[in-house]
Amino acid sequence: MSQMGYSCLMAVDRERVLRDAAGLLMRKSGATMDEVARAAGISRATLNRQFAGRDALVRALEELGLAECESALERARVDDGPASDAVRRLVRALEPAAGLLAFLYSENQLFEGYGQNEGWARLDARMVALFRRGQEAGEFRIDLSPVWLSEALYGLLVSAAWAVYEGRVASKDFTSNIAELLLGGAVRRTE
Amino acid sequence: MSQMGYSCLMAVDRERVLRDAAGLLMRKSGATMDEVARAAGISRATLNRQFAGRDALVRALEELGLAECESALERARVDDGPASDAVRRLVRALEPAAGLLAFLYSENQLFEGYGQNEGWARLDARMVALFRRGQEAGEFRIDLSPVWLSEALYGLLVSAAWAVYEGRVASKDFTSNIAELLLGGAVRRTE
DNA sequence: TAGATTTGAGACATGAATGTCTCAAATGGG
DNA sequence: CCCATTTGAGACATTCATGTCTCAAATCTA
Repeated sequence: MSQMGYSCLMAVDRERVLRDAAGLLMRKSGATMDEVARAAGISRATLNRQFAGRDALVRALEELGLAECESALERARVDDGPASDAVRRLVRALEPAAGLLAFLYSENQLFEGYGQNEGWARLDARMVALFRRGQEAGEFRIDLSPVWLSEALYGLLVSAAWAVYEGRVASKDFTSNIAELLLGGAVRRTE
Repeated sequence: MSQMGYSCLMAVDRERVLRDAAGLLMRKSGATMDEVARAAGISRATLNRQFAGRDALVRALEELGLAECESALERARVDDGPASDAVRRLVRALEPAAGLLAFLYSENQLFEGYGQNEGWARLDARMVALFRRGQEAGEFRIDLSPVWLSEALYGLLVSAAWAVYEGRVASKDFTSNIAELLLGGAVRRTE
């Protein structure tokens, strides 16, 4: 029986393993548990000690991704000031989570039918609320629904993460690419 | 020994199987060969007679998707008239292929390292050329690279296909949602 | 109708990934 | 330095998708 001795590294280790796993799964969603373990620098046995099976790992990654998105929403203060600026701050805050999001985006297909995780629904609601606020303030056009705008934001985050990973776009342009396209579109403003 | 009797339905059958497979794999990318067969209304044995293994099926789907995209580029006459209108026509022409594209988009992760299929590179080049033409004609802003614009178009197609499938956005808004967001962005024009 | 071909259902072996277990080595705290 | 805990490497059984094969039924053709 362990004495429940919490050396201060236990939580950190778990977090690091999750991030390494995300880093691999983002670009190879079907990676083996063995590959995940190797990517995290631990053995498969230890990986299975920390996460009871692949499902548990994916669930943990889902929680991590959700937590990061909610943290990003907080840090971006999406309720303050013009909605356009809030979107810009949000995209910037979401950048570190984009890779993980890209993985979860493709993985969620498998979880369909599980009945949407309630956490994502709450997150969605906050994103939708941001775009709705922009519309009601007269900033955003009303012929694009808030739901579509938030879906589009997810899609752009995933494309951009993938494009950066493949070296097709520069990492430094990640935020501006997404925010400028989402807000301003491709057509030149003539005003 | 078969007499190579081509009843005129053979090609059609293969095409229909591919479309049914795409319809399933789009929303469940890890579906079993058995599930694919059932979705196509045939037995697993017959499925394996037409496509020698899962890889062959995915390759065939890739070819189909590529062919549909190239067909869409042709039908949209992307070299004619204003680039904005060309983009609108292109998005409309791509709509039927969006589901298949969504599947291939997530599947291509697995093929990384195979060295990009040359077909997709050619397709990409044509998309990029369209956006470059728009820039050179002064229609599109130059701070968003043509490469990013085409990547963003892929991402929006995937998001939109997924959102329509989940019932979050109306099917009839598919084309306008993508084209209007990609071209005009979320912010209201004040001109 | 008679013959040829294709299909479906199922059995079968194969390979891969998984989860569990054991034991020796490494790590860390007291 | 000693002891408790954790880790890594590997063996092992299990599960599952896959690909192949057979045979009877269905379909098509002449």
